[in-house]
Amino acid sequence: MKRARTQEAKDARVQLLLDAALDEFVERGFSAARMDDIAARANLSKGTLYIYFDSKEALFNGLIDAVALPKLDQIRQLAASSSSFDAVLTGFSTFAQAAIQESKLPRLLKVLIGESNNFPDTVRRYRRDVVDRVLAVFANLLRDAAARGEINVADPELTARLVVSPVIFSAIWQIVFAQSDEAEVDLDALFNLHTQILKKALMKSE
Amino acid sequence: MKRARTQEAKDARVQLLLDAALDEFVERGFSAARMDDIAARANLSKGTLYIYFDSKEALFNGLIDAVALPKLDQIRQLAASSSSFDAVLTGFSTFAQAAIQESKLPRLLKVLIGESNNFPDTVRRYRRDVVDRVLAVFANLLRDAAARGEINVADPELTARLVVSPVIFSAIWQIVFAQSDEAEVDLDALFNLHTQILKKALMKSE
DNA sequence: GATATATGACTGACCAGTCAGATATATATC
DNA sequence: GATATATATCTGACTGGTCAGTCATATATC
Repeated sequence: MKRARTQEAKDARVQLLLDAALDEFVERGFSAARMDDIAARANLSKGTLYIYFDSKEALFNGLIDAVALPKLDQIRQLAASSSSFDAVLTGFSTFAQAAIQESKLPRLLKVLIGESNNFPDTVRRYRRDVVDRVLAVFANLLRDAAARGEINVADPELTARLVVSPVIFSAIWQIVFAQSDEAEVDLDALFNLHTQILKKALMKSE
Repeated sequence: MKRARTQEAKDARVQLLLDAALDEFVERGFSAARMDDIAARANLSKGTLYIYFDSKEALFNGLIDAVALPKLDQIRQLAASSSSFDAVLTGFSTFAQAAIQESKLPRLLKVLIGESNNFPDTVRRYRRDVVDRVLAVFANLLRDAAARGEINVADPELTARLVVSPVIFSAIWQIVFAQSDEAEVDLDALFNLHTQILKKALMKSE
């Protein structure tokens, strides 16, 4: 194997190994995934894998940082760039669809769910650093829209959960059922209907 | 250990072992769960466990039949016994809350998600026998209510998914985040808000 | 004492993590 | 630009531990 001598090349190795690890974790589950297989999938040996990551658990934590945290930024940008509640919902719909199709996030979610009891600290950190913040962004959007008089929202926090629910449901559906299966869902139609229902229920001007 | 000589006593053993297996699968994940621990949790030895279940996988399949299928019946009864759309939503709300609190179903869901790639046949069967049917029940309820002129529903199948989404979201939240944590959610308030939004968006007489 | 049931030591396979040696590449020297 | 040297990087056989599944033996119950 060619050697990674520059920092750039090393970063590329890390990325390669993370991708391979996600694939194997999703395919076999965290415990059942073999370090040999992860290394082989990245065209490296197990020894090399251990140069870049101290343990299997380190790989798992690395994945969360590499996959989930960037999404948080995207959501914040979305929130900042949108003006009206209507615009936010539309932006949200396309963003959610893209995130699910791209599939890295749903796949990581799957592994996280499966291993949640084995890594309580990681899970707590993930909730605080990613999930809670995403929910907070939506809650604030709802609050702002309510302050502008666009919509009626009694409880922004709970409403934010309801807004996000179909995305989580679809993400899980995609990973668990829609794999090489006839169980495809029309995500575009689903999210359109969802935003339509939300608008009808929340917006003041019918 | 006392011997199980009657059929009844044997059924009790099976139930005991299934409960123990679910606990261990949830706690450690399917691959990492040890047959020794499952047996010990049921106050039996590993050898005895193998009298009742041929393999670890058999335990997993047994769990799905024992936990998920009964819920399907409950949902059908709920559907049959309710008259108006309004009544259905209320019944659904309490039922969903109970199912999540009781926690067997969410816990099984967690294991199923984590192992979905390892047991594609089981997952497909589960989807067809349980999930698709639950969605069908709701889709039919929506269709019926629309036929009675109570609500407007363009696409009952997709709408059914949206109705169910917060339940799945909450089930996963409960299992992944709300374990001995400060991340409690007020399920009652959440489902009330959900049904309220649905009513406002779908029902004809405002 | 006959029989169905329960036990747990044992086996064979598997795998995370280690480390001594192998090799690619940069640099120095001619 | 050829050759030698240094070293950072890579490798995979090995170790120690784990665990699913088996089965000869033990024992509860009739």
